[in-house]
Formats: sequence, structure tokens, C-alpha cells
Amino acid sequence: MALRMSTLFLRTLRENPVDAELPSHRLLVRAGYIRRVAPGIYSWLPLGYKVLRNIERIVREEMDAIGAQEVHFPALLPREPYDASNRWTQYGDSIFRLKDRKGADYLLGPTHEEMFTLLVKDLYSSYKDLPLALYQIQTKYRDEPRPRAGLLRGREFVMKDSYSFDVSDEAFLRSYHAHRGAYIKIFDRLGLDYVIVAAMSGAMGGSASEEFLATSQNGEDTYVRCTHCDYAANVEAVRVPVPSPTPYDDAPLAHVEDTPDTPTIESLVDHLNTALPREGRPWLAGDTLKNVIVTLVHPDGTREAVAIGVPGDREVDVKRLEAQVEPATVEVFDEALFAGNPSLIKGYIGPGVLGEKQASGIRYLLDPRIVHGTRWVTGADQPGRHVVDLVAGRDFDGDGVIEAADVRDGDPCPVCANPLETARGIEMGHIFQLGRRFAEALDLRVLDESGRLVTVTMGSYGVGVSRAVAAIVENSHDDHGIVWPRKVSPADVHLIATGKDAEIFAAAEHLCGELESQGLSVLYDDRQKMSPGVKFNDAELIGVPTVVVVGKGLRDGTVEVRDRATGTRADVAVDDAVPRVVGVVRGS
RNA sequence: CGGGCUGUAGCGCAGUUUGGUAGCGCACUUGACUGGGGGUCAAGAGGUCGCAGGUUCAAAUCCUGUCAGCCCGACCA
Repeated sequence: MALRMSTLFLRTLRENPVDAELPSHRLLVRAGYIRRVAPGIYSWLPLGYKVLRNIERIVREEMDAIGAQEVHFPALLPREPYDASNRWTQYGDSIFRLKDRKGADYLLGPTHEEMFTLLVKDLYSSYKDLPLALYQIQTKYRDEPRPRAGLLRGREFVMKDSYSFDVSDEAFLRSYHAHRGAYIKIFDRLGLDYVIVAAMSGAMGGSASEEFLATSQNGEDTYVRCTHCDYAANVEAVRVPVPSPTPYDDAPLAHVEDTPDTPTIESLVDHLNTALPREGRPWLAGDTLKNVIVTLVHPDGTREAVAIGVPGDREVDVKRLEAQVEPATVEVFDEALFAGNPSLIKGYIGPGVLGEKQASGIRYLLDPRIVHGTRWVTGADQPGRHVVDLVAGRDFDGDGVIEAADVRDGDPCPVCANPLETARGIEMGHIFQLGRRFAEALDLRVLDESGRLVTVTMGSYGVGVSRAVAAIVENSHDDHGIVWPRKVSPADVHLIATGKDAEIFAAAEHLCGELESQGLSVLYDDRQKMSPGVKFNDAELIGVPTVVVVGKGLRDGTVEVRDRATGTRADVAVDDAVPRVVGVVRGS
């Protein structure tokens, strides 16, 4: 049945909603696809729900094509399985928790690894049952600290999540690659411009993961891509090339210098070049070693101060740091920390007091660039004084290495050393090599050929279905509105009757029926007494890729066929209209 | 967590300084005109002014508290 605009539950807005910043958010609200209910929580209106289901259909078809079987779990879940995997604690404030009338703990599922693992454990116990892949399309709940941008980061969202179960690592890799292939097909069909990047596993744990990012200026994820080879990674996962240790036999002994009023790297470098100029080249920020104190907040609430040593020309990237210390979160700067630790002299902190065995007792983690033999200017732990020619490995050491320094355009590729470039993207899919973490925590084991119990190897795979609606709009819109790719559009054709003559509406009505009999879905603007400008603007806002106008051309026996994306218009004889439109929609 | 801003009709806003009958545009209803780019005119419907308490003859407006939302920062040692 055609969607008739005269009765369709739809109200387009002339003005942008004031709380919407991004094009996808503005247009989806203005064009009547979604309505906000609470921060990060949206209702789907008829057109929006059609788009969502179109995306779901594509996802289902590709999941089914690799033999994954659809199931459906509740969103309301008991606490116990999440205790077993420790995620009741680990997820912290990000989980929606509630109690039933007896006071028992429940949660709204943020993701379902535990439930799938338990379900398989419940029913299967032999290697003969594997491999197995299950999936669901589910509403997920995460109490995000800052929901934003409409559907891009919601607290309630629709996700396709699937899970693979295998007896061996080799078998698992086959499952993983089957999923990877399915994801490529899904995102191709959705018409998204995307990249596949190496990623961090985050709260999922596991050994490796890859993300599918829709390229977009408005994305929340920053990734790098090598300008020469095919290396691509989320910045959180970038590994800097580690330089070889350099000999330091000829290095002078470390010496403390007076550097008054140099609490910042910039002021320090200026001072060095004025007071202690050196042969060959001037001092640069990269010659200094900056020590940043941060506080890690662990899921159980305990707080731990940690010092991060990075070259002075780099900043500590909090997102990168958090990815390394997951599930802990990072708080930068803590006045109380300095007050409670007199060995820390703000602006002049150096390795002399840092480290678990040193005066501060603070764990000291170094950027990988600070290899043995490198020489640094750094704080002397006294106001107005710095140490020069401090050699890593000779004069100081860290308690460990951490990748927390920021990544920049032009940084060397870890694979081929050519420059990297950075860009932004929207995380649309994420595939995880979970390994045995959940299977072990929940004791999912099967008997192998020799009758031995083996722990199952798992993968988990997610697609942001509701997020895809927004990502597609981000990728595909113009000043007038949305431009849907055909495969997700709420209709194949937007048919407009414009004018006041009964013949026009009769002709449009007839054309509508003809198009539908050819299997096309039609959004029919049959509203009477409405000016053509309103209808044209609505059509552009709504974004159906093909628009057919029945109006004044009818006198000459023609209707107009418009392409939403290019704006091209063609007058077509009424009798040719149906085959013409069918051809356009079917891509012939 | 910190800072800033905002809560008045479905949406976008004015009114608050200086307390005195609740306003405008869009959207909605009715009628007439108009009929290929958000058209014109006329008449309407729609509001516990976020919530609670206080001051006052009188509070959207002043005071206190509270809740919610939005944006920015999360940092250069």
C-alpha cells in the first residue's frame, strides 16, 4: 500500500530543532523520521521505522548468508551472568540497573556476550555441534555520560550483535573472516563510505579487533591511514614504531641546571636556548621529557595516581590512555594529589621521584620513544631547576611502557614508516576476537574428538543499526535535505500530485497503482489545497531518491521524473512513465 | 567532574531590567482567493510561564531551593 501524505503520520518542520547540531540529527527530526523522548532516547515515526527496518533486512540477509541463526534475548536481564564475567562491576555507571519488587538486581542489557554464552552452554556440549554462529537484532541500553548527536550516540539504540563459537583457534579464524566478509557486504549495500581499521577491544577484552568506520568529519573516532601501505588503525590502537636503543657511552653525566620560571615546556625550551645554547641545533620541545600525573579510577572506585612520561612535543591523549588502562577511567590533574605528595613539584616533576620505588611511590610509565640511550631534559623535582643529559636506562627507568602520547598527521607508519594521515569516522561495526574470556568465565566447554573437555573460542560482532540511519544521512544529504541510497530509502518513489484539477489527482492515483503493481513502494503526496512549493520542499527534505511530479505537464501528456541526488529533471510521456521509473529504480 | 547558558503553546522565540489581563512567527482549525518552489486575506483553537516554597493587594517577572536540558572543557605540567 502506498504511503499517502494526506494520512501519513508526519509533520515536517520548517526550522531546525535548537538542540540539534549535526546534519543527520537536524534532518531526521525536521523530516519527521524521529522524535526525541529523553536525552539519547528517540521514538521512531513511520518513515524512520521503515528506514530502520530496511537496514535490518540487509543485515539479516547477510547474516543468514553466512549461516548465522537469528535468536532474540530479553533486554531486561538478571545480574548473575554479568557478575560471572565481572562486567556488572566493570561497566560501572554505563549500565542501567534496576531492582524488581523483591529487591533483586536487574540490568538493561548493554551487550549480550554472557547470555549467548550461557545459551550455548545450556544446549550444546560436543565439538560436533560447532562451528555455530548466532545473532540477534536488539535494543541495547548504555547510560552514556554524554549522549549526543541524535541517533549517533544514544542511550537506547538498536544493534545487531552476533557471536561465533568454535573448538579451535583455526576454526575460529574461519568464523571471524566469514563475519568480516559479511560486514563488507552489509556496509557496501548500505551505501556507506567506510574504512576498516585495527581497534582496541575495550570492555570486551579479547586479543584483537577491527572496526568499520563510516568516514565523516562529524565522527567521534579518529583513525589514521598510511599514505603508502594499507595500514589503518583507530588512534587508540596505533602502535608507534619503537626506535632501537642507542649507545650512550659518550654521553656526559647528567647535570642539574637552574631554570627559573620555566614551568611549561615552551618556557623551558626558550630558557635553554638562551642560557644553555648547544652546538649543532637549538633545543626543541622534543628534547624534553614531560611527566604528566593522572589518576586512574578503577571500576571498584579505587583511585591510583600514575605518572606518564612523554616527549615534550607530545601531549597525553586521554582517549588513547583510557584505551590502554581499560576498564579504568582517567582523570587529569588532581589538586589533592599534589597536596598529598610533597615530592611532586608542579612544573618540575622528574624521574627522580617517579616510580614505585622512588619518593613519590607513583607508578611511572614511559612512552615507547623513550628507549635506552635517549637523552632528555626534564624536571629536577625542585622549583626552578631541570636536569640535562639525563639518559634513559642509565639514569632512570620506568615501571613500564604505555602508548598514551597523541598521534599526529605525518607520524611514521608502524609498518612501512611512511607518513600517516588522520581522519574522523563513525563506528558502524566492530568485530572482536574474544578468545576464551567469556567461555572460561561462564564455563562453556565441549568434548573434542578425543573426549577431552575444551574451552570454546568465541568471537563477537556488532553493527550499529540505528546509528547506521544517522551515519547514512551524515554521508548523504545536501542543503535541502536527506538523499537516501535506494536500498534504505523509506520508499522507491515519491509521487507528487500538484495542482487543483481533478484530472491531475486521477492521473497520479492511476500512476501510483501502476507503480505499485510493478512492485515499487510509493510515497504519494496526495494532499489537496497545498501549494507546490511545500510539496517540493518536503520531498527534498524527506529524501526519496526518485521523485515523480504529476502537474501542469499533464496538459501535454507528460509527467516529470526527478533525481533527488543530482537534481536532474526529465519530462516523460505519461504512457512511458511506469517503465521509465521502474528502470531508474531497478538501476537499468 | 568543573564552567557557561537555557527552561514561556507542537517547533522557533519575545516579554523578566522597572511586578499590574499571556505575546509573536511557523505549524494546526474554518472560509475565500491562489495553484510549478514554504502564496494572500479574514476569523479561530491551543499555555499549571520546568517544579516547590517565600515576599506582595498582585509574581512569567523579585527571593530561596530544586529539577531538567544544551554547549564547552576534561589537558599541556
